[in-house]
Amino acid sequence: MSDSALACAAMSLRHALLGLLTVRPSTGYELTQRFSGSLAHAWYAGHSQIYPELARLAGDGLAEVVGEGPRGSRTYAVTLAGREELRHWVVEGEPTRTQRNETALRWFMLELLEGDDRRRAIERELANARAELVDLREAAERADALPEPSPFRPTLVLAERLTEVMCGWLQEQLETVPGRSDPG
Amino acid sequence: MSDSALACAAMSLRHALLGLLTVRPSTGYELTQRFSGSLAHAWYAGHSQIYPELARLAGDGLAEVVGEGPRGSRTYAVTLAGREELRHWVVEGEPTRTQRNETALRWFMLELLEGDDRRRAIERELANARAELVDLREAAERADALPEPSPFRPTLVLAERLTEVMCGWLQEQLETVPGRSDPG
DNA sequence: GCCATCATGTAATTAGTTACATGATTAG
DNA sequence: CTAATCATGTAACTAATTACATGATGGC
Repeated sequence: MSDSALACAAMSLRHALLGLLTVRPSTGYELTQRFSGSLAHAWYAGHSQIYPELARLAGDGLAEVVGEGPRGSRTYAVTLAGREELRHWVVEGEPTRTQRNETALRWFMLELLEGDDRRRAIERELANARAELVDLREAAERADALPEPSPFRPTLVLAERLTEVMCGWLQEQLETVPGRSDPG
Repeated sequence: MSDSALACAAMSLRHALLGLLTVRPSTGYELTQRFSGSLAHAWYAGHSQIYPELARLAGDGLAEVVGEGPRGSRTYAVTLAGREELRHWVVEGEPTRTQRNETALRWFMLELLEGDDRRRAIERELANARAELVDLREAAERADALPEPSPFRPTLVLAERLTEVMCGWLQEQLETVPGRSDPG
């Protein structure tokens, strides 16, 4: 028996990769881009983390190289064992649910500011959140224009709703700051 | 000139600690508990990370020991420099906004499942989210019963609203699974 | 006296970031 | 021919987790 089944720690990067590869076989380069796209709100990883993990995934028999492309690129696909590992993680795996969200942390700290600092900081966060909302809506449009819809389409809806709530909350927070009617 | 001002990387743990100490001076032990409480949705840290960072904070003049208690406990408070550092981080600091949220990742992967697996996984997530909502409401009640309100009270409202939206979304997801009328 | 909790640390490991390094292909 | 992008990797460092380790205090 291999010890791969014993690995019970979080290993979210591993499962994020298995998930992306389940949607469609990809090269490391493509995966890097996909981590910066739809998955960015859930988990981020850069290429220097992705390539070694792909190699480990292949070593553990959870993924395999299914083709080689133009610039020495290798396309990986998830194996049956990989699919089973992912399934097991989603339905059985006990979640650690540890969160690290710098934006949320900032919003906590917003409450410690007063006056002008507070107003400016909230305005900045609100601008960010609104830009985020625009991005999400564009992503949704792009997703709907695609010939075959992404399985992750519903999570875009969720992200949109959450961001709307955040914008509303920030707007309310802004209204609690004593007004400064004439800037400059 | 010291190089402390140059440290421009994220260092969110540092600023989370400065924030908590701004609310009230605390021991490392108390901070550990507070990270598992209100701040858990934004940033988590265990004691083995907190104690060394407190020492570094004191070394950099951003916090200081203001009292010693019964069991060799030391109470830290934020210094003026620490307050300024936190203010700077919130209003000026350019955010990395990297997120790592295992729950969100799981919800992405939910979309890759079908049938019974999918239904069970969504039910589990929904139960978790509802329990979370109950926790948040209890925390809100406790916060309101306090003699002086926590500055972080508004962020509890936000967390509650977000969790409500999540529960609604999971409920919708559950309804997309073809029904299985008789279990067992 | 014993157990729970308070209270603080360090060591070993794993995860994640930043910087370095290289080379192929394609569009202009 | 040259710049952008495709494509992959490694090295050095910092952050975070898990496990180990110790001891004080207070309630029973």
